[in-house]
Amino acid sequence: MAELSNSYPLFFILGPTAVGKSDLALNLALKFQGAVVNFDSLQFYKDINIGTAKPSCSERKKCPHFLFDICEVGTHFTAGQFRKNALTLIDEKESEYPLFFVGGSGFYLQALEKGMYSVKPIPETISRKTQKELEEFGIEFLYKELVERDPAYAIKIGSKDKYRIQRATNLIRANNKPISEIMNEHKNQLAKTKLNKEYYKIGLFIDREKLRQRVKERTLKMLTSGWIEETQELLTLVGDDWAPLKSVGYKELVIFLKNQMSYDEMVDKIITNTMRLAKRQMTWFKKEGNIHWFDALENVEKISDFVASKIFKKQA
RNA sequence: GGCUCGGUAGCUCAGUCGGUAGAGCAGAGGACUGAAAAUCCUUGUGUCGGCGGUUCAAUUCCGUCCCGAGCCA
Repeated sequence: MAELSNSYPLFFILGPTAVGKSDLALNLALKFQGAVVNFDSLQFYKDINIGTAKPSCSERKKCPHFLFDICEVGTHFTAGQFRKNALTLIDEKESEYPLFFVGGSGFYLQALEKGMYSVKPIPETISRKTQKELEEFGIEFLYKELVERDPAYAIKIGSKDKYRIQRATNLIRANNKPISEIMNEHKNQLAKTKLNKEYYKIGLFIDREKLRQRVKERTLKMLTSGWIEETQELLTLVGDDWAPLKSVGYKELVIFLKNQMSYDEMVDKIITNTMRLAKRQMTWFKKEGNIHWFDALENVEKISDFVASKIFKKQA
């Protein structure tokens, strides 16, 4: 697994939202004099802090933190870009100190672990055409073409998955081959793109009712800590079309701020949707085999012993 | 106290001209390759408020009681 004998292993701390990943990462980084690296899809962006539970400035001063606040408000960041940034960072820092990656998105982790198929960027003429067709003729129109050009993938994603149908249409039009073929080619080259480092995935799990309680408390706390004002500022600055403002919490706050939902209803919706997010995150992680799971309520000692054993083994 | 309208899934309600019932939401499970905190898929048995009566058969009709809302005293 390892290539450079003088580098530290990498650690990935994952689990559902509100389970305590950030705290754990900070603790471990301090204890092992390492650094915290973000792989949360929203914490890459500046000025979207409270609702994303981003570590505070004072927390971030305690040890090196990377890949936080690297994107401007209104821009778009992707899993592919994350992969590039993360690989560069690993090369630069892995021999200096252990890196503790933290995040809840399996998709971003997968991008780094397995790589992504390489395709040409979608020309704007194509993406604009697809967008226009979607608006004019509806999703059925795009799906019909997808069924013709890549029936296997069309069946797999179904006729209502707007997001994937649009993406697949763009990909197929730009590369002039089925997305299934692109995926298969990538699968065959997995050995070349997979993360060729020593790394360990640490998963935090928690009883669902206990998580619900945490989510509830955290949501109310965020709301009294300036979350509403933060959302209003972002909304004024970039409008409601920015992807991060469509994420859990911000989405509901935007509706509330437009006076289309009561405060109480908004709070309920945020809690519900946060729990659903947590569920989706767990569904993803459950299917991954090589995660070392720990009870989130257990003493951190157990996890830090695990980390120590890996770092110590490495240096011995 | 009288009258009226309600009481059906965790919640909001639909329905059965008498043959033991179904939507939305919630909940649960799943998928996932450049917006992923996104985008989708699957999943509905509950003394049909209690007790009696009529009936081959009552959640449905009748009586009565309990609970809630409204109106009148």
